[in-house]
Amino acid sequence: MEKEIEEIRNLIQKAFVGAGLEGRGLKIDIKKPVKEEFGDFSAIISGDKITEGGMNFEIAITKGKKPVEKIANNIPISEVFNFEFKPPRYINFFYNRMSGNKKSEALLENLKRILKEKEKYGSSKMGHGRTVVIDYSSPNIAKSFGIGHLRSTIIGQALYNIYKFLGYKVIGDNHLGDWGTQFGKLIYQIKTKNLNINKLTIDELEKIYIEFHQLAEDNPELKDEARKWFKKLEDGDSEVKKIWKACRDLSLKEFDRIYDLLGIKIDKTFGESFYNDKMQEIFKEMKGRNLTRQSEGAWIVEFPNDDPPSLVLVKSDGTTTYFLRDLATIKHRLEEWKPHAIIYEVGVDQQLYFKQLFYTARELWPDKIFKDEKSAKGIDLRKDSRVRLVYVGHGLMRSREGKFSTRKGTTIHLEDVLNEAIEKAKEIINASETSKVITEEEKQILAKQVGIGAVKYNDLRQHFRRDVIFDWGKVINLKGNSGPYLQYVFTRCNSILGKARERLKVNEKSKLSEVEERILERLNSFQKEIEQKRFDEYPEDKERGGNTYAPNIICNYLFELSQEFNNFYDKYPILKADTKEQKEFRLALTFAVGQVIKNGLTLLGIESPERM
RNA sequence: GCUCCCGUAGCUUAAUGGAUAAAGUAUUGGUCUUCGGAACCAAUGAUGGGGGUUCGAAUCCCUCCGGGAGCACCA
Repeated sequence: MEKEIEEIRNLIQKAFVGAGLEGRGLKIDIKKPVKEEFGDFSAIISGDKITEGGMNFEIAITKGKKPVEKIANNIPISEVFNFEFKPPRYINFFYNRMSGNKKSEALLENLKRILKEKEKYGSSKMGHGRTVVIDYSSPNIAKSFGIGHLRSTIIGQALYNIYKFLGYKVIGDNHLGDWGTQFGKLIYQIKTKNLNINKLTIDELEKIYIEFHQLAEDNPELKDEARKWFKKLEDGDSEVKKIWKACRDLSLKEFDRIYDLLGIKIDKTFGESFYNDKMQEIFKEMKGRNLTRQSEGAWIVEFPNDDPPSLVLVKSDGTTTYFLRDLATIKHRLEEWKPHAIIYEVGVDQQLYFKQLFYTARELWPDKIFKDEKSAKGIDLRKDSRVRLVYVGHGLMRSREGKFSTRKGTTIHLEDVLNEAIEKAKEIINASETSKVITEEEKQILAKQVGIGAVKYNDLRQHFRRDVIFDWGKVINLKGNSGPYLQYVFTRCNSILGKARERLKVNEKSKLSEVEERILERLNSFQKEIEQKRFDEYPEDKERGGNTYAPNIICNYLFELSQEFNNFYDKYPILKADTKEQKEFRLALTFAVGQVIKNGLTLLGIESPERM
């Protein structure tokens, strides 16, 4: 593909010379056209405004002088391509008859590659082993795992899988919210209610947490009480610490159950509390560099022109904030892993905060952290040792009424959603033929794979930046553009291959039908789809390079591939193909489609059941 | 009040500044003595309003309207 584009570029460059247009700063843009009738490759010629002497390219076009035609007329004869001038500025390239075979040869070559590389097909070395830390999931403890944390968890996990596939060394860090004034609130409640910490449940913790906020509405002084208890915790009061630890242990047990349901395992779970003894050092550094000053008793950080607005670093009672803890976290990650980038997969509601955090970190360690994307122009980031801080703010999961809030008790428990999805999957399985040949246990596993897959896919297929309005009917969608649709195609491929006796073989002389060719082409672009704009080899020169951290590209790709295969499946017999060659080829194609779907689903963190 | 994000078909979404805006769902009609019907084919239907930049705008800029989020001792 790259070769062909280079070839076409060369042809056009030569034509520039022939047409006397060389050195005019004309731009050649070569891409796959939107429609087949426009050829295999398509070049758009556009020109800068050059007024001195001779012809201004753009004006010439509008005046109907057809400079592109002149260029087209000067394109040298090529062994590989025919071309066609398409007014006013397109030149479309077609593989000529001889190289038409060349094209299918290349596609068949790639098919062989899939057969050979299998689960490695599509992976690359683009990361060169550089380290990327991904901060994701990060729920707050002492609350149930809410629907609001679903997005961070599965988008984060998908990014984790993708970067690993691309040859990066990836470290996932679950930055638990397990420290802070919120514990003061809980401890206050536990103390005044005299609850037995050994018999607490998550539901109870959540209940008293909500209750605290209700009480505090009428009695604001309760917040001071909470802060006092948190201060005791930070000062190392052993009894308070015991309560805190009980809450934390209880939460982790609860979370493990959810992560198990989701099939997710995050490398590290340091959590905020881990940095408790590392904060004074950062505070000192901040003071030493004059980045913080005292205001109304608290230590704050201010920003130029008050944009973003200032932020509290250390509270007036001497306790720390998440701000200081996050700075400590950055330092720890830098020292521990020397990463190329730290990616924060967190909701957009924290956008302003991350602006403040990143700005401060850059001021504090200017030689260790990359300043910003704009200053990165022209720098080869692969050779730059400074770390890049990246904030991937995803849109919020909310109800029609607004944001879900634990404090107000309006959240939906993720576990309920997952169980509901599994139930629904089970209903469909029970109604199917498959249910007659599998055990009850297999049914349960399958229902889990399908139900959870549906929930994950439903979230991942949407662009991360958009808000998602929670709807019971939609999160557990099992039809159309859905997780189960893709899983279904995989099982179908699997089933056909199971019935075939032939060995997989790619026959060079196979004559390809249109659908087959389309499928082969799509299979061929799998790696490109994954790599496409996928990271930061070079900084974006546009302000919003929105697709860089978007797994939905992969969802689209897999869905389109599946549709094409279903279409093919419906039209052409595979096991009962006319000739042996045809059968062999179609079986190989079936295998390849199944394999690529499986590879893609794996990247998304979705399982591919053998049958369903 | 200030700042940021989002507005595409009834609903949910897609589209590196490039050709006739692409799907799912819903609705309507069709496909099965055939490898798995959680399927396939077809019809209907859309860029919030107004300016601007550009040869060319869903995409970039301005403005208005609508929705969401954030703005000092929560995280």
